[in-house]
Amino acid sequence: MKRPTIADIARRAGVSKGAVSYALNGRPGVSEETRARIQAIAQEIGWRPNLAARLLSGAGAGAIGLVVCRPARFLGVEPFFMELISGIEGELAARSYALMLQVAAGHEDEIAVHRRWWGEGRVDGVILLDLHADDPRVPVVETLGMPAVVIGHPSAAGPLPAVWSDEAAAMRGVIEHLAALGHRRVGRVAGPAALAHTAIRDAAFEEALAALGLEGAPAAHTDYTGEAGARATRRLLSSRARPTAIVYDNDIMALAGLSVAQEMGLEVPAGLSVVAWDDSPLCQVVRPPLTALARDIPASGARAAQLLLRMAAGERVAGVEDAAARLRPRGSTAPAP
Amino acid sequence: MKRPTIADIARRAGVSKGAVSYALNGRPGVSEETRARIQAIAQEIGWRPNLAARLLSGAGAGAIGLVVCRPARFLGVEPFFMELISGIEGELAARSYALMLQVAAGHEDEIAVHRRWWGEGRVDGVILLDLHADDPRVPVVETLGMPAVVIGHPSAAGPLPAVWSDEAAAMRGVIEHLAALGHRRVGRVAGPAALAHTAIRDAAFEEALAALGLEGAPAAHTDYTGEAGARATRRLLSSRARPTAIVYDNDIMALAGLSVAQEMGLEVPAGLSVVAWDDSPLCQVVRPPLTALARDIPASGARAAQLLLRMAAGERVAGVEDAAARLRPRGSTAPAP
DNA sequence: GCGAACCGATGAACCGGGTAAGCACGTGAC
DNA sequence: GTCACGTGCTTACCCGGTTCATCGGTTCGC
Repeated sequence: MKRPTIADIARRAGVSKGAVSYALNGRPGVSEETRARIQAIAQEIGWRPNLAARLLSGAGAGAIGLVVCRPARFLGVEPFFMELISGIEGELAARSYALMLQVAAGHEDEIAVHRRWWGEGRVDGVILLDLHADDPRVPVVETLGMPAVVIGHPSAAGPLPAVWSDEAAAMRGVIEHLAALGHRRVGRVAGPAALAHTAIRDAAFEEALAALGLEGAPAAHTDYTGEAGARATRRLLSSRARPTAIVYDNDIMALAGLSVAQEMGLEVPAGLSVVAWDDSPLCQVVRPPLTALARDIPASGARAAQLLLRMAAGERVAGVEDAAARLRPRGSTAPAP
Repeated sequence: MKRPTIADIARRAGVSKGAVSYALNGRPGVSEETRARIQAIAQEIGWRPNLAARLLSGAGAGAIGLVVCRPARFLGVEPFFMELISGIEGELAARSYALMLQVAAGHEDEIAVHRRWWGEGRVDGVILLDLHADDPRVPVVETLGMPAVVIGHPSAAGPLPAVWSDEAAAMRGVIEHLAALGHRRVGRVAGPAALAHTAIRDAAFEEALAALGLEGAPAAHTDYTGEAGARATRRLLSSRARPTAIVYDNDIMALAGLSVAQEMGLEVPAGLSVVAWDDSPLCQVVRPPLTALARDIPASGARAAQLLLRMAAGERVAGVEDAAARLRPRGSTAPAP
């Protein structure tokens, strides 16, 4: 019932604790014969190194942390997180690392979690998401000396390595796609204005419109929920300068927009084209299927985990640029009416 | 830079390590005056108890584990997990407990994770999801002596406490709702047949149909993906005895079914009524909004976490029955054509 | 006035591994 | 024969917090 320890193994093998430790860690100091015998016993009684003991004598925590800082209600609908997590896991599982997850209500809470995790030695490092401009988390992890990797544009990451993709290029691609279809007036329903990547997309949106001589209302900022997306869409579609295409910052809002348009008697794509950011299975399930920007979110997660583990091992790492999101044209975009 | 320890505090306060330990844990053995002084110093130098050390001297791991055992690709679209996690977190955060999350590919992998977590002392217990009939995980955690709580019907949980809701009653409610609308032939697109709760819903479905004298094809089993849901729907709708209503085991499949019906020229709800299990924000965003079974998933998660923590504390706990899912009639169900 | 009880605090052992230092023994070189 | 050097293993201490036995000193009861 009680978990076996190296002392148990030592007793059964008739050697000392030290010898067992050497044997099980593949270090020199024991004969191959003894090593094999010790390993066999460890195997037999189902021994696992006690993490706490190992940690206490200087090893890492064997875990990395991820704090998700969005209101709980919206988490479920956002496939992003689970995809990211599964990507991170893929990298961790291979090394028997674990993932600590915490949902926080705000930045202060999140910072408190980081302090606690690091102070308690619970994690070897963290992955930071959804950075703001001048994000307070960056200086905090910096002063804590805690390894951290940012998922998002390096401009907000300060000295921390970032895993990012060129969202401006992706946005340009979307606008070019719409312009090629003859759209002259494009709307945008964005995420929270405070997020760094929202600002980047906003700027890229304006620039791309200007470069191609298109018109567009300034981005409507939302909290990523379908409800907010619906509201913003309603406002856009009932404005005097009604757009013929709308770009959404996530798929749930795009879907809500789709419904609102149909409700208002606008056929999609005949009367309105819709583009979603992040291509989840959702996009292919609805009618018409949503034109979407596909990026490999699990891959980003995996890459971030990889960087973080190397960083935690003391290596000095640089950020990585992932492939930009690719536009997947589907039935929700068509020539302008 | 180095993390302060109680020895540092002891030195600065001019007392022994033991006194510091008593003072900081609110245990008797020091005067209030000394306690205050020690606490002030701890506060000042930013001391946090090192988890490993605490763990090593007998305390719990301060974390519970959750292994999610569905293919990574499908995780994202299933709002269930994130809602569950946020509910669990709510309970844990208050007690400064942490959640260890791992995505596993199959039961063997999941069992390996449990063995490792328990062997390493990483978790104080686990929450088990998606039980099968004769689930191999139950005897494993049983022999490990690891506290565990099952989310799902007690019939599959063996001796483990379960957090569950009466899915049979919920299913009856759905069928009664449809029967009242005049539907005589009802289809069902279910989750994987191996899952215990799928079997329970299947049985309840058949029984309710029989009780009300309705017809129905046997449940079509899927992997919960939109794609599979679409396929199953197509088959149901092109069968000779086409149903006038279909009950889906999750919302993404219901949504896929909606699209398929429209594709085949069937208006929802005029030509086909659709009911989704689990009422995510998705259901309210689509047109027509989906009639759905709403259950409080975060609450279940919170309850499970609560039970598990009490169990880990050595208490003997019994399972809890949550409120049954409530049917939220919306635009996707209407009188039979 | 003496023992009992109690308070506040100490020192040391302990948890389960890691690891530096040391030791016995065998081997080879000179 | 002895000195140097490996090899294979043991001993002992470290990590940081918890806990128990103990102890000096004060207070209380009789």
